[in-house]
Amino acid sequence: MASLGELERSVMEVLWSRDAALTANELRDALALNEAEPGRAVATTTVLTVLSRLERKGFVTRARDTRPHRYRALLTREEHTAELMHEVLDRASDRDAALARFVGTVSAGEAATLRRLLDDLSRS
Amino acid sequence: MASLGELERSVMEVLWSRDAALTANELRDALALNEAEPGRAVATTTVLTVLSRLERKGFVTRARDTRPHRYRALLTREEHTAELMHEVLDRASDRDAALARFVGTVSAGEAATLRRLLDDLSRS
DNA sequence: TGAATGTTCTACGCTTCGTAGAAGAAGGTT
DNA sequence: AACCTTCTTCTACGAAGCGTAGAACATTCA
Repeated sequence: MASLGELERSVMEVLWSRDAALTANELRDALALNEAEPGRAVATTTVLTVLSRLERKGFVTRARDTRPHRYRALLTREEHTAELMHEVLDRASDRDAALARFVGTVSAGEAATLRRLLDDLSRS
Repeated sequence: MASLGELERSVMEVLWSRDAALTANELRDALALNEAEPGRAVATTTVLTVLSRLERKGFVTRARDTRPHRYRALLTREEHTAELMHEVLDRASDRDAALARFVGTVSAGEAATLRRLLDDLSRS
């Protein structure tokens, strides 16, 4: 599981929150707002380096035909989360036991959500 | 989420598979068998270094009273997996949507397992 | 008390990540 | 065409994490 650094994660968060293809400069500006110290922005080249790494890791694609290249996330945040959960589960030797632990520790509300989701699943 | 390196993970796997408190030397021997190149063992000090780091990260405890210190995992592998799944889920902004994605991509058998687990949960 | 065994300290090389300047490429302006 | 502006790639550095293990220190046993 290729994991993400702090800035890499922040970039993905922006790409996920705006569901759009953004340029490096747009990302730099968006990052500057969400920071603990707002206004202090990283350099555009920093964002571009991070984006290259995210591309290599398979988290983003870029449109190379437009001139300021535009980057977008390959998966939605939900897909990404679900995939991570599967990766975690795949590393367990006893998947059912791990699932049992997981289900045993979800909140009541989430248990209800899960029941509803599973009902929908079986009805289709 | 404090993540684990390759050797750190191997050590945890041994501690989880044997559900016991092991010494550094026992771990070294167990690791030597499970390796891609069996027989080539790491040094005991290497194992001890890794165990110290795992202790600092909160994955193992050691009994300091026995002389060859004995190490054991703090959580079972299933508890660990469940905790990781929760951590992943906690990072999602929309937990229900992420759960939906997850449930939508489990196998039929796992869906059945989940249903059974949730039934047991509500019956108690 | 000395030998054997076990633990901690120190350290090095490799990789990842945040960071960004320098250099190169592409396009518009005169 | 020559130039300026904007954008991208290349190169690089420092910090941190990890595998690795020797050197030095501690403990136990004969």
